[in-house]
Amino acid sequence: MDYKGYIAECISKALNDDLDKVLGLLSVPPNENMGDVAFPCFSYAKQFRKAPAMIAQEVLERIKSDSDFDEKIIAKMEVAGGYLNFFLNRNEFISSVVSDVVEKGVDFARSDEGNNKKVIVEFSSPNIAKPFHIGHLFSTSLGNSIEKIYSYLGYDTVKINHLGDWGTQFGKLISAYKRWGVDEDILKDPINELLKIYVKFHQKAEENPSLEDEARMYFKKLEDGDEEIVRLWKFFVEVSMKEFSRVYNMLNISFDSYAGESFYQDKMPEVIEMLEEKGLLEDSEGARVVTFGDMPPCIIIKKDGTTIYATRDIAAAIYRKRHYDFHKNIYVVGLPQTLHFKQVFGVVDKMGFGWADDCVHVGFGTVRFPDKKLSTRHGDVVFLEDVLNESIAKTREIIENSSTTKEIENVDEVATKVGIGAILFTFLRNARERDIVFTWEDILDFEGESGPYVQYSYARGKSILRKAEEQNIEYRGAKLDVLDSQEEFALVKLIKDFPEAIRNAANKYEPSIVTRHIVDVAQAFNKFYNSCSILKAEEDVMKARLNIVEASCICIKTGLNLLGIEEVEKM
RNA sequence: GUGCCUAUAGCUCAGCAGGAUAGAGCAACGGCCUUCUAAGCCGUGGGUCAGGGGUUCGAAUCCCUUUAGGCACGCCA
Repeated sequence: MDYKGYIAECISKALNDDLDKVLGLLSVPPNENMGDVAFPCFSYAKQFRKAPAMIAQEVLERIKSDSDFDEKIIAKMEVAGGYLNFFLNRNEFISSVVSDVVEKGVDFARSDEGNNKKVIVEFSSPNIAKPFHIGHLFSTSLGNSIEKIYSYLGYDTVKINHLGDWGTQFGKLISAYKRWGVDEDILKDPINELLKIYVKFHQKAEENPSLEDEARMYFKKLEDGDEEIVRLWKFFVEVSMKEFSRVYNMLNISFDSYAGESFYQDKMPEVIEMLEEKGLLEDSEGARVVTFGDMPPCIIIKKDGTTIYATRDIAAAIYRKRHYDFHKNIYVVGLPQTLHFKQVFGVVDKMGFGWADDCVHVGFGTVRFPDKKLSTRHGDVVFLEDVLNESIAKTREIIENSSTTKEIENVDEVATKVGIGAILFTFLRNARERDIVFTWEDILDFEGESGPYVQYSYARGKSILRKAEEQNIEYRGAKLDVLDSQEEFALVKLIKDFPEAIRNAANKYEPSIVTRHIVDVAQAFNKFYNSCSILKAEEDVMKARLNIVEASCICIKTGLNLLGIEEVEKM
């Protein structure tokens, strides 16, 4: 049942005004005892030359006298100031929402509005031969969640890990390797050892800038396919991927494609040719660029003849359009690259590809330390794997010290799911464009608006449902219209609103909207849990409440899963 | 210098296609475990929504401006 829609219909009939316009005006009163849905009449004052309150009163009367008016849906209407407030019939509302959710399960908010249209999500994209650090979790968690949200809404999604496996940095790495690399050490601890020589390169290059030229020379060799250099490059890629997949396994994240930058190596000449043909390339200080009227030029070929990341991104976009024929091509990449993507999409647009408008850069903030910025080049890194392990360890400790935790058969599994969920949750809680200041204290805070809080609410609910099952209580299909308390109503309203939150999150590429919503649901659930006894209630009420518990669990689980977080049955 | 972003409680943040008394969490203080998991719940205190103009019946929300931060602005990605 679409309650808002029904109310809008009543009003639009009474006012003889456009349904969508009325729907857009509907809001929620600031206070529960003022009603559930509010219709502000101010905007009609001029048109009708009447005071808003008077208009509200007239609308109220017309709706009431309409023969179609259904008192089973709207229990009461009230004029308050210039608002017409609607009170829903709680029994009816709770009953219909809860039975629907329980019947459909985790698919209750699913939709097919995506119509199987192809949506590409490029995310994570770590750099080969560099550590997978805490900063990478932003793109990784966001992209993973965005993909799940779109998939849930019926889109056909493709997850692409655009590996940073090409570029001048490899020239630097190879130069460093040739100078200081020791195979034995590298094989023992690849990423750390490669990082060490990479850092050393930057230190030495500060004193001796000619090292940069050497690095460029090696990258040129790599692009030209020099056998020895390519072999080295392959070695770096191989050892890095092994490390990365360990982290992806912990996070339970997978990809449909690992086509990174190197994949587009042989696809660039054609792009350059196309650009040349369309007369878009200009000479500028020895380089070949595409210029714009309203932003800085985009370099396509550097003066040493090699390509640059913009060239690869353009080639990648064209390849993806051909290969996937996407409806939408999403890049989950940090905010500092905003201009870069504007330029890349701008070039694609200039090439005459209308689908440039279907490419979207989803930016996000920076993970910072309280004092400084995270910088791989200086070697101050917090490894993601360390953070995850620390969080798991802390979770285990809490489980062991808890007086209320039930006996858990699979402590490791629970600690892993809760510990990792806590970290993911932290990254998906706030608007993505905000920076995250990393402190161990904050990231391991498991109280309040946190992943464990939400998982805990779920586990509490499931605990009750288990008990009901053990006692052979058959609550499914029970009469539900016996409930109308404030706590129950508030909780069910939030569950009812969940699908809209998901749609909202998709439109804004903002998983935090889902995160916030399930925190609200969990809060409402805990209030309900604390104020209404369930298994000890009178039979009708008990059975009805068990249905609310199940609906709450379904909603919370669905939300967590859309964030890439797993629920636990006990904790 | 040019462009983009941000500024809301002591701290971290919601709210921002304008709407009624600006909300959470953390921290502080005071309560609640003989009853379904206290990783919980209830309560108290805490605000010049950065400053100033404007639009509007109505502004944290829209426009202008000042200030303070951040980021980006060609051969890294």
